Amino acid sequence: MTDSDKNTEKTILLSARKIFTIKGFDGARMQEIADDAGINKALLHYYYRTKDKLFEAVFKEVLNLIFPKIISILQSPIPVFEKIEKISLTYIEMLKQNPDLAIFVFHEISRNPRRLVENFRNAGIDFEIIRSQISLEAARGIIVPIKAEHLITNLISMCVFPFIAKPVLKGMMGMDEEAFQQFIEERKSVIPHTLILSLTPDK
Amino acid sequence: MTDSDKNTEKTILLSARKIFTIKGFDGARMQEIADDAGINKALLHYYYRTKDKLFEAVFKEVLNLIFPKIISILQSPIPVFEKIEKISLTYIEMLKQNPDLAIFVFHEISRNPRRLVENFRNAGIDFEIIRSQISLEAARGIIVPIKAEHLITNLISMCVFPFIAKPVLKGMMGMDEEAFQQFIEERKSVIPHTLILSLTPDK
DNA sequence: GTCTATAAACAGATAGAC
DNA sequence: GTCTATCTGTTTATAGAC
Repeated sequence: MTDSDKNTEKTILLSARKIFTIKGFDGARMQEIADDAGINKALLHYYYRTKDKLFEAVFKEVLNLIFPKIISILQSPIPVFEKIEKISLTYIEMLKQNPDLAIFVFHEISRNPRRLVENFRNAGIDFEIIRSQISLEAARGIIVPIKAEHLITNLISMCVFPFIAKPVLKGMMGMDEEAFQQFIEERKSVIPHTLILSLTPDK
Repeated sequence: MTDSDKNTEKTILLSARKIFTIKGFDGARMQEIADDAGINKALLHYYYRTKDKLFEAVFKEVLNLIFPKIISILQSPIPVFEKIEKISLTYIEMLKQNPDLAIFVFHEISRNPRRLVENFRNAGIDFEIIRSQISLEAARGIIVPIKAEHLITNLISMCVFPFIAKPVLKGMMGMDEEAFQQFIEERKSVIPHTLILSLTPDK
């Protein structure tokens, strides 16, 4: 495989990711991806055979950008409050860099849930670790009792949803693009603040 | 317009909504909608001219199912804590009845943000009302100070996101369908509980 | 108002030259 | 490895009979 091959292949994948994440699988056109990559449509098929296989390549890449990081933080041996802060920070920053990823991933998964299992073997998160940590800290009076499922869902919801609902939020709250970016930046501290307040026992 | 006309038109809209919400605009096929409605494909065009216009009819209907209710609660003259409880309850219940609506609406809006403005004139929520209520209650020491934008975003995020991420959450937390329904039911009280804890001043 | 048949445009995929 | 040209199946939309 020559250098040029590698570059073309990489260029295609980059353009494919761009188009797929914006338009979705059904809305994306091979022609548009080729145009964006500055090459011919036939080359896409030369490198990736079918639209499906090209999509799978993109999707696998995206899944591995989104999930492993958060899973590793969730399972790391640090206090719950620190996990909340760390996840808010890294997740929001990642989505700031890739604002279209969230809606894309969840749309495609809901269109075909099998994609999740087929493209993401490392889904092997041991949620029991989180459960026991949270009940342990609750037993010690460090945090208020709460089901791990709800706490984690609350956390991820508040981080991810604003990117999914961006146009609605902007419209509803009268924000321009700059105000929205500022709003997102604020959430890095607002989310931990909110959750930690809700978890702190009365003194 | 005869009774039969009205019924056919309504049947088409019902099937269109079903197919569009599951597959999205790009993934939906006029043939599939016709099959679901038990009629011929040509009839779709007789009643709605184009796929686009049929979609607009569906989308307008869905937007008016999703937004007006929450907006009216947001603007109603009740205390913040009551608003939080009422919105959690009604929104989660509505999404339980229509679990595919959330991902559908946000996907289509993000594909084409113009759809939001064009199909939803009543978007005229006066967010200033919420802002002033929240700063008023904060000034009176009823709640802890927080920007209205963040509080409302937190609330809606926690209500809506679980439906968008359903397959991921089920996989991650090892829930079957029944457990997930139970989980959703619990959120009707978990969300208000979480937010109210975070908003209650120290005593 | 409802159907069958078909037009017209499109999109994914391949053949074959260079 | 990259291109042009083309095939094949699909999909929206319309024509026209009943």
